[in-house]
Amino acid sequence: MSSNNDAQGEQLALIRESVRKAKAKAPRAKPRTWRGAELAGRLPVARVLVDKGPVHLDKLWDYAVPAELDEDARPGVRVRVRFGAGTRNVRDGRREGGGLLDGFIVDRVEESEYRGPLAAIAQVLSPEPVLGPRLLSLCRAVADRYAGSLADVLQLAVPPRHARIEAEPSPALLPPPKVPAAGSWERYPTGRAYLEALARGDAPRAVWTALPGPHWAEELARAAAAALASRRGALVVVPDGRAAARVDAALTGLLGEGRHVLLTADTGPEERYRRWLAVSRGSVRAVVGTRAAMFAPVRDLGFVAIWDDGDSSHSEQHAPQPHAREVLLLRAAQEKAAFLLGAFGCSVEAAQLVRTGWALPLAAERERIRAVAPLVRTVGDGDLARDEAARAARLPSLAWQTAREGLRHGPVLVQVPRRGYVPRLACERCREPARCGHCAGPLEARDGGTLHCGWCGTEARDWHCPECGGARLRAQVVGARRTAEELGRAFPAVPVRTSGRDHVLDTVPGTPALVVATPGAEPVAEGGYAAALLLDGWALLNLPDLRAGEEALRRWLAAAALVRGQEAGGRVVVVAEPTLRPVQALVRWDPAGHAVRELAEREELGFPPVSRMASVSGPPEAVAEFLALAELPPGADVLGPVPLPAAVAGRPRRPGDAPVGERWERALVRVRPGRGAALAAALKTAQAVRLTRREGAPVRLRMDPPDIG
DNA sequence: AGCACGCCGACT
DNA sequence: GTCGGCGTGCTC
Repeated sequence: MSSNNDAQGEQLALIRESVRKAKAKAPRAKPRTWRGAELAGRLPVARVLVDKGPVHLDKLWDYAVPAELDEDARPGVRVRVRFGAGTRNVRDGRREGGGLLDGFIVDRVEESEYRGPLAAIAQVLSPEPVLGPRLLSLCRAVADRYAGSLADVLQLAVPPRHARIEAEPSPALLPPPKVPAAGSWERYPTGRAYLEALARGDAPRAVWTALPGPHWAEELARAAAAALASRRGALVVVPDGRAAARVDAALTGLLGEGRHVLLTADTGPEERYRRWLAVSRGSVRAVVGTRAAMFAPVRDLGFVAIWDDGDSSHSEQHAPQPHAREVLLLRAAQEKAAFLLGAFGCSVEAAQLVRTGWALPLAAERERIRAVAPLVRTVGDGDLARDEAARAARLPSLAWQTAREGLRHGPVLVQVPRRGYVPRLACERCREPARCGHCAGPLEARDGGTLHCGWCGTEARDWHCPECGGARLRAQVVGARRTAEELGRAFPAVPVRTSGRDHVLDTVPGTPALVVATPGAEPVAEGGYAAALLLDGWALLNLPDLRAGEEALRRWLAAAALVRGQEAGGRVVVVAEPTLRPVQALVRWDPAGHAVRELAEREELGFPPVSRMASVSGPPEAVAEFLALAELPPGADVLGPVPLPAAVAGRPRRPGDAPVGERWERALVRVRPGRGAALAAALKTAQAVRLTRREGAPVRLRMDPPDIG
């Protein structure tokens, strides 16, 4: 009988086990290392996180601490340990073979749970405790949140070592600064109260819709300074080096030198490590930097802030691709710190933080917004059709007039689309994006001319627009770059400056000039631009992305925020349909309202961030096997898999793309709100099982995939 | 990942 | 008897 067989099998297993135990000698409470080398008297067991190497299942390994390493082998230090099934000489427990791997001591304990002889720590690489308990638990939370391995996250969080820098002493900690004045925070009804709460040592959480203009950097600096004044630390994460330099300058103006550091990519590795160590050692308590700074081990963290969370550079490029906003949210929760998310726009995630009550909105009153924001006017299709001049010159009359008038008073910004975007299919008549009838994913044209859903792959035959009944689709591309050049020729007396991907200008003088820039590369003009022309409306709105509207609005607001207020004559012209929601939000300067409506719609359609999504990509068999194996949380929705676009010429390579020449598929898994953690855990488990069993090719996992059409 | 172990068939 | 295939499991 099968039960009999089972019993026999168990018995055999027991016998095998007891034989093995006999061979390995009886379990011992205290570790005994090879040749009875002397062990540390107290806490002779080190719990080690092995950093690189094979599929460690995110577990800790116990090692013996030799007496001579007792002093240095403190929690948090980097060590080298022998790891791997080497040749074991059972008689005296000596081990040979097995590779030396890097790791971190996480803890020192009296006894090991491990029933067997412990190997000894081979070397303490440095006595510097670089992985403290706070940083470790943050990294663990990030790994869990993103279905990634702890080792991957540690690689993002702990910079590589430079022995020479460690030998230098860090500067002495300066006394906390005085509580800063509220300054331009007074422009917000609750601004002063927010600052006072920080200075008092409270942990206020806010989503801040910043007024247009240059004050935001100063305001971030004041908030950080208020946290420092409460004897706590502060961390400010911004999207790029230019923004970081502005906050850095504001902090220096407020606090002088020595109370904060700037951590950005363009600091060399050694200087960067010097600054990181100063933070880790607690001699500097404030950090401003780009996304890698999100892990900076600030002591007694009292305040975290992120500027412009909608900017895609807040997404880490390396596995498991955590987003700075999410990491700072975890930090604020774990370390009970204040939280400030600021932007000219408002991401849907930010709106959700307000909706759930986790953060309070911090915004100016309507009247003040109207005063400091430029006057925004639109040019839609109807206007263009009626506009003879526009058809001839491919630029609407209103834009000409606005540029001409603006150039009499100062510089004029022209925002043009960047090359390399793929427009999304939309109804030709009403421009409603074409969506799948089954799962509401975006429709895409395949080579054969058929229409398919980009999420679930269902073919859409006989498509009709649900809004207006139209049956024709369009994916138009406008040549606005050329238009900008033409504009330059039309004003020969005026200098033309360009700022784009490879050549980004930081500032331009306040004298008349045409400044042509791609989104995100707009220079700041001294005294503000007199006017701005936003020529990329259609192109931005038709990016094949769920966030196209939000993203278009974000970029328009970022450009328009550099323009003088309407009371000072500031004017903006946007070439886009005035009936579209993001366009209306720009005209009314109401980003928060836009985000709230967008959030409601996402909720209705079951889109992220209201639902949570993950993508699973890899060779078709691997994706199928993975999905069959994974024990997804109840109610999980699997969309697809669909073929992934191979890396092709003409489109910039994206991180999610299949390797060249390989045919990959991608499935999306969607769960209800609140099930994100369970989804991540299920995916991580399935991945671990497949990797240890070596079942087929591994799949690539991505939580919150950014490019879901 | 390596590297052992172990349980099978084919050989000097 | 002994050598060696690779399937399974462990690495402190």
